[in-house]
Amino acid sequence: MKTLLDIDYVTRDDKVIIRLFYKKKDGREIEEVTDFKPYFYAVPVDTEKLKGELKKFDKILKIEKKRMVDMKKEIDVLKITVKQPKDVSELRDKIKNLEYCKEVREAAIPFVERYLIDSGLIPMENSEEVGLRIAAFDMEVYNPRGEPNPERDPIIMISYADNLGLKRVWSYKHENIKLDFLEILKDESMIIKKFIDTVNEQKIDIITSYNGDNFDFPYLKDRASRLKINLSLGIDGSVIKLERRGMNLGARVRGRPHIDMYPICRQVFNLSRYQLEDIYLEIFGRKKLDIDVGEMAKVWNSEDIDGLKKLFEYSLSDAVSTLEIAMTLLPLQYELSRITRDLIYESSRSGSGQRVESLLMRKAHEMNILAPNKPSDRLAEERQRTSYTGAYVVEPIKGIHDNIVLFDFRSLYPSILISYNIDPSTIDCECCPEDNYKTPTQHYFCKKKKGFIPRILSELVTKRIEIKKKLREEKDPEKRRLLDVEQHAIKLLANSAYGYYAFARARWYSKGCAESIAALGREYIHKTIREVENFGFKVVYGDTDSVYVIKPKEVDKGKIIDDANSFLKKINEELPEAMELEFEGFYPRGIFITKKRYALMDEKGILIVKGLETRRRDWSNIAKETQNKVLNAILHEKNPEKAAEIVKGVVKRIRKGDVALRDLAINTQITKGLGEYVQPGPHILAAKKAMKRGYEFKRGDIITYVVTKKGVSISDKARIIDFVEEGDYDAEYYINNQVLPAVLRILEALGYSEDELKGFGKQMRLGSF
DNA sequence: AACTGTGGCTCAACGT
DNA sequence: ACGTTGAGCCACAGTT
Repeated sequence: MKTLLDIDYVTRDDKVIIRLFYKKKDGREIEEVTDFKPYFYAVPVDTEKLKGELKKFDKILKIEKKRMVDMKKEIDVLKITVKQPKDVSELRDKIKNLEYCKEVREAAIPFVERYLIDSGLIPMENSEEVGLRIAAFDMEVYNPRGEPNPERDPIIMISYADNLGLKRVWSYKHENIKLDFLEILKDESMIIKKFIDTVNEQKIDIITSYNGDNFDFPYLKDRASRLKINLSLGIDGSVIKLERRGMNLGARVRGRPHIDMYPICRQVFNLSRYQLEDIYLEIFGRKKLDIDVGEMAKVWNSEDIDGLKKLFEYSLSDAVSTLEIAMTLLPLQYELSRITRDLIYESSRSGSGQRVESLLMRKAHEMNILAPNKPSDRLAEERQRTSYTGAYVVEPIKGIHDNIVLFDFRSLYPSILISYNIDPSTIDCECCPEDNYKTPTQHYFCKKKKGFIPRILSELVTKRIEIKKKLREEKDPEKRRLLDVEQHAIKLLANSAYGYYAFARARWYSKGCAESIAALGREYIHKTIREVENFGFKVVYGDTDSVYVIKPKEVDKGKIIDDANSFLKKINEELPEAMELEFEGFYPRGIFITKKRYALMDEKGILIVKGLETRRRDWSNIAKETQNKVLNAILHEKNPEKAAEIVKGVVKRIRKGDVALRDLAINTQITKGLGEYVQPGPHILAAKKAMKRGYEFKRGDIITYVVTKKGVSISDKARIIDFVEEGDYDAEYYINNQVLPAVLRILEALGYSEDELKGFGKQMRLGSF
């Protein structure tokens, strides 16, 4: 039993050799494949004439005529096999321009991926059984003036933790400090070497980090080269490689995949900030050890024994936390890697679009389907410019409602995609102009031939149903966990299929398919609304695939739920087989503010808040907490007076000046280059001010700022939290632009007359509380 | 000349 | 992916 961790290829004596890096129970194995050659396809205008034209290329090893499926039809193609991967990129452009060549296909697939597609190998298969050795590491860097610079600032410690139980911090200089995990070595070079040696000695299979792609590894590599050390972490002794991946970097370790937990966490969680501490709190519900990183250089230079001990402990806790996070999140990553058959290095850095595409590429190969080419940049931009009508949102009935029932469609979009056979190869087919699947758009879909993507999706859905059945019968908690991860991974992929059709860089992009699915979705939600109202319910809100209903004048919960079930029975009989409306929940009380903004109280008294400030990272804690308290007072007790009291108290506290900075901080993401803004908001100006003090920001960073007393406009007053002293905040801003708008919106929806509210608002604004 | 209200615009973040 | 809300900036018109 073995698991495939990585693949690469090398060239020896002009021969291409693919290397498969396996982990076995008792160690590692590198298998070499010598008989696989790169190839691509040419679509001929005239097969024989193109063959003739191809004779002049001596790099071509073999030309074979093949019949393959290209969207709606079968065509003849020439499979052109060459010697070296680089010959593909060299020849494809020349061949593309030949007179008798219409186009080249599958000519831009990296060689390793080509091999993965053709071999059908499954990366990470049996990963649980073989027992992978996983290590996490983290570095602390000397940072006397904020942002460290590898040109001058050394690494002062490296922390390490693995799932065999080894925990270490390697550092230097402070020989008098004694801690059981701490090893004081001679200098920076020695700690880097020790790290490399330990990874090798412990026979580590997977290295994890938190932001290792863009910080730890690039910094380490830079320092190592200055110190003339080879960063030979690869299983074959090779040096780590930094690859460009769009805007970011990827740190690749040969045969021993490096998995960066940071991008995974950004994908898996929805948080205000994504520092290690935030993720740790989110997963484990407890705080990890934290220090003020700004003080680190000072402590490092001191002889403060307690301060130094705390620093080493902090460093270790970073590695230990990263390991714990990895142990929690990696099983899903392994499973995604197995389903899409991408290497874990790739898969763990992929978005949902890329994952769907990987799966499709492999299935297309199995089914003799010729993959469409990726769009050019120009075409992708063109696709991005054109949009289509999406989902339908019902205008809510503003205010409080009691005894609310929620219905929603189980996997609406995947069900539609399957039921209506929605695929680029079945759209507006010529074979069934009359009897076809009709949609509210101008498009219809073939009834005779099952489409490629609907087929794959129904396989996935069937497999998920089987897994869920097994899960119900399984008792062993370990096996249950694996089955659950498996069904979860399939769900993620199935739910990405609709988005994939609208993804501008997709090979199987189809706006017609995407808009047909959306239009059918609208039709079904309209049908549901119509019928549920005929049944005596009243719709208070709905969005895409869900409807919230009440039964006017009915107070008996049992009766309401019985009616809801009778309605479901009726409508589900009318729906296509793959589609089902479900009973999703019962809520004793809820308040609806506007579309996409509402709050519900469930039967346990727990609030579910959607879209309101409470849920947004670009609002301060003080505003969010106050809004939350107001919602509680209103939904639990229907007591607006109590709500007003709460607000009064908060306003007073803000005025007094003793609200802590962390409750005033606002988090806003930078979504483009700092110079590209037409209208820079407070977060941009705060970032620009911080840059003058040596901070660096890039696209995607989340800025945490506070509106201080100094300045004229809000932007002017906004400053990065690190530079703000406790107490230095603009009380009027936090009252009038944060707390009051957030709570007044709730009170307004309660049906206070406009005048009443204005008075109420004004009173608050004037500070009469 | 300084203020106020409004609408257009940009930007961010959410829901599904 | 689209649908939707809302903050903040800015220019402009109409006041004060």
